[in-house]
Amino acid sequence: MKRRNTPSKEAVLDLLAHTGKAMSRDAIEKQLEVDIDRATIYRVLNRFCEDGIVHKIVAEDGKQYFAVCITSDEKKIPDNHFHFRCTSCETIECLPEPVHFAVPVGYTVERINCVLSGICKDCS
Amino acid sequence: MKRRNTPSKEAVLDLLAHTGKAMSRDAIEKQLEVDIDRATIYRVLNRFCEDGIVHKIVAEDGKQYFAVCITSDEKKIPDNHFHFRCTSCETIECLPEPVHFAVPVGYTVERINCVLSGICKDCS
DNA sequence: TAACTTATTGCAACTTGTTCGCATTAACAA
DNA sequence: TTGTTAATGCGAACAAGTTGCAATAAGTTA
Ligand SMILES: [Mn+2]
Ligand SMILES: [Mn+2]
Ligand SMILES: [Zn+2]
Ligand SMILES: [Zn+2]
Repeated sequence: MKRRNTPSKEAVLDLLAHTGKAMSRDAIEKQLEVDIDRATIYRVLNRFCEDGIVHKIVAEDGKQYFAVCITSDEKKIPDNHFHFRCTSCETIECLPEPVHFAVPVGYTVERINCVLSGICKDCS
Repeated sequence: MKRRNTPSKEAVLDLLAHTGKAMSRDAIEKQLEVDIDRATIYRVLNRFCEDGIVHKIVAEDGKQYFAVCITSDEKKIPDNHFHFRCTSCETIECLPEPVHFAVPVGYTVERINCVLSGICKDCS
């Protein structure tokens, strides 16, 4: 199951990397100049997730948002980080704020999904 | 718009209070001995949320879960708390763990939705 | 108690987000 | 250039949640 390079993959990843924010399939499809099928976009994104290139966030609107994983030392987003969803401009961004938590004994945490929502600085 | 007491409301609230966990409409409908319509359950739950009796959590499965708000001093669940979703028994519970966070200047947080997922102590 | 107002319910239709099946296309290795 | 099969497009399917509307019933008033 070796991955192949395609225009669709490149276009989606370029867009995600360029905006630097988490985007929904909807937003991605709208912002892309090329026409890519709904199902294809989801498949591309899910493959990116499997490969650890992007990560998925589920917001309180129940929708999935995808953002590239930043590993470079410059921007430095911790592994477990909060996300901020602006209810005004409908964007989601990864915050540099790490999530600290403790769980009762016997519990094992495998994944986290933390979203703060409100108004971002551009909208306030 | 004064609220009225109905068997449906009572049944749903009883169930939620009794289990003490966050439940989806699906789970609520299954566990109820009485038959209540899907739409009615959602309307009942959303009214409870408006009234501050229960709160809603959206998990990474994109589904809504509802749990009674615990205000009593005994159990004492903080306002902003983490939730734990066991991917094995498919339950969600409110953790007594408060969520601490900081956002960049200019950002205003209005709501939070934090879900940790993994294996609970009963399933491990 | 009986009459009345209107919150609540059930049902069906609808919306939206996501996935799936399948035939077709195109990466890329041989 | 050929062959293998990952990736795509399209439509259908699926799931969660909402909405419109007529029928029901809670609770108020007389
Ligand atoms: Mn992120
Ligand atoms: Mn809770
Ligand atoms: Zn904003
Ligand atoms: Zn469990």
